[in-house]
Amino acid sequence: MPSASAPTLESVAARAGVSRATAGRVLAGSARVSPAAREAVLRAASELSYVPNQAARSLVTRRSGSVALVVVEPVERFFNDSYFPLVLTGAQALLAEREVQLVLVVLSTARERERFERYARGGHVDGAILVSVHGRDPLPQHLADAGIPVVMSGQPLDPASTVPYVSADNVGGARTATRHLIERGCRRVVTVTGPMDMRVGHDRLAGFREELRAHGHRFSAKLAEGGDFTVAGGRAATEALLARVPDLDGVFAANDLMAAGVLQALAAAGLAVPGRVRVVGFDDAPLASAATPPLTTVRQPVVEMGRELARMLLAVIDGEPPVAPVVAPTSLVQRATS
Amino acid sequence: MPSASAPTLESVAARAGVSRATAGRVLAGSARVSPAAREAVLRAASELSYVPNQAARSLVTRRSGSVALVVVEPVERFFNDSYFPLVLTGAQALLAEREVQLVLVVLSTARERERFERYARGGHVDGAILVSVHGRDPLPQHLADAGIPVVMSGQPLDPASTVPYVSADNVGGARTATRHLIERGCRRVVTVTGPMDMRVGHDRLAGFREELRAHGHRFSAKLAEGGDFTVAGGRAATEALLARVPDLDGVFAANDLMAAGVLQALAAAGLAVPGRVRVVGFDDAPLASAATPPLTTVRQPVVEMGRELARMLLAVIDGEPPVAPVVAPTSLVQRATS
DNA sequence: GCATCCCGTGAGAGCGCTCTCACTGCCTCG
DNA sequence: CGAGGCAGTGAGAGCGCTCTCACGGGATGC
Repeated sequence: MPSASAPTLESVAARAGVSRATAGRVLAGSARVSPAAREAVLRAASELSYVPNQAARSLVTRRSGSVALVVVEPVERFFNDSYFPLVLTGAQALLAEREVQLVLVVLSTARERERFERYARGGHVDGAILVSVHGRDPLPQHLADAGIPVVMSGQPLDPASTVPYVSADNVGGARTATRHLIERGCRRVVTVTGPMDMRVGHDRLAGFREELRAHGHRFSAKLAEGGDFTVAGGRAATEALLARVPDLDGVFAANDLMAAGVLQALAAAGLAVPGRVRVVGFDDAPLASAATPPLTTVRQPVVEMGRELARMLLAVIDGEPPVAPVVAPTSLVQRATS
Repeated sequence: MPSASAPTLESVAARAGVSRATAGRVLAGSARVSPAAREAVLRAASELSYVPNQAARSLVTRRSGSVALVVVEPVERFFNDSYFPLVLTGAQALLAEREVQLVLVVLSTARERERFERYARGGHVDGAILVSVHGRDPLPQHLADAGIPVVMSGQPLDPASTVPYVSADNVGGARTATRHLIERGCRRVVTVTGPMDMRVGHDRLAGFREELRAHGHRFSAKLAEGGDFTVAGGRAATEALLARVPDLDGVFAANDLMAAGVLQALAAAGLAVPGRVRVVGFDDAPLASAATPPLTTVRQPVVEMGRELARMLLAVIDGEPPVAPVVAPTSLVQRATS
């Protein structure tokens, strides 16, 4: 409850001895106003510690001045995945420059999703950055169809999607990782793939296959085993691969968590890393440098991607029509496993 | 950009063949409306997939229907402290029940703080839950003075603060921990304290002293060494304590991170836990059960405290005047270090 | 010296909603 | 059978802001 009713533009104008219109001009920073009037208004505003009423403002401008960063994940995952803090940092940085308030929304339940849709459609935010969209989740397209500016991280699986996105160069990164293994002398390179209901899973496998072919190695299904982006999944996949390809000497894991599982399985099998088998992961998660031995991995510029997502969203909000997807370059971080 | 202009109450009313007032009544769920009119309005609204314009609504109701959960921390700390996900979960749960949208705001820089104040004062949110307020940070009182309903977690250090808060029973919890050590046979019990610029540091030390006295042990300054709630701080403090009190056989660490440091230092000194020295922490962080050996600790009901914070904030927003602070009970979780 | 320009300003409409007030018509009651 | 009541409805004001439009007056141009 405001102690008294909050000061309005009207009261500022009255105190400054000008009309509401003039006061508005000054506060909007725009247009031609006499220095005298400007100063009077500014003083009045600060004396009353005036803050414009957002509701009134957005009623006419149809802008709220804030955007949502939406994470569709259980709360625990949100806090345990190293990806989110980095995206948040990047997006926050750019939005702060543009004087846009970022609000974070974690959607764990169907009910929360629904509420958020009403929230967004009601004009509470001018747009949304969706991170961690799974499979063919219709949420992004749904919001976009409702006229809400939306961008997302990661290429959508649905080819019909028109939502602009920012993605790491997963194919290129996987090629780099694979090439690195081959160049380090590996002759029997295998891969632990990500989930195939995500685009990222497909792309990292595709890069692996392409690079193999480029070096005259032949790809066959037995060289790839599906993981689920978890440590346990990586371990299980490695065990399966070892059974099928006992002489494997290089492993490309489609993310670092699985790479950690790979290292565990190799250690359990008594295979030295990098002496007997070389391993490369993907993501450059904090865990990568903390692993034993420290993991060679492919870094994606997540902070920059967060910035780019924010920039992109503002472009969509400003109605710049053809917002092209962005593919961010990856780079190899060489540590001890290769 | 909305594809077409969004449907308004006016257009719903027109389609339903009633006046705006009647349409409003139906959608507000209130008052006496004929079944026929009600049904017509409902159908029109759903056909147009009408969502009320929040700006217009809050302009008149002076309510936004959302509240902020504000974390004054660097982004990394926000993601690395196990406290936040739990508070968030609790608050989110209660707010969802009351149909209030929660927005999360992370304030890392002075600039972001300032922006948030304008954001809140502009009426974007109806109130704020502040977690992780440090020392005598004036932010809570500042917001409260500006007429923004505010509640906070943790008792403020400033005795003049009028901001309602939810705190764990830190004194009681510390007493429980200390009593437990004494009852397990410890004769020389020491404590690693939290930072003294936080109320929680004071209180956990106070509980330690009280319980010591209650058992006829005398407290002296050499039995307490200041830590900073970090693992490294806990280790350093333990080394200092060991130098001063070589025959110590019980350590109460004011949080689990420091307790982990205590365990490290004791291991380094070759002192068996719990054989030679018993250790109790505070918080029941995930790390506590993962430590070697698993840590006995004092649990605070953080999820419930999050709920309570949300409930409290809604009470303040609804203008229920005397909102009393809440002190949540703690409980001992016995594991292997005692 | 008179028409033209434009700078600084104020009046006023209107964004979409909520809420009060007044009106109509039907039902109830004396 | 007339007065009162009340359910259902509509008209309209107004929340605080932005933005267009029009207007007075001083400077400029030929």
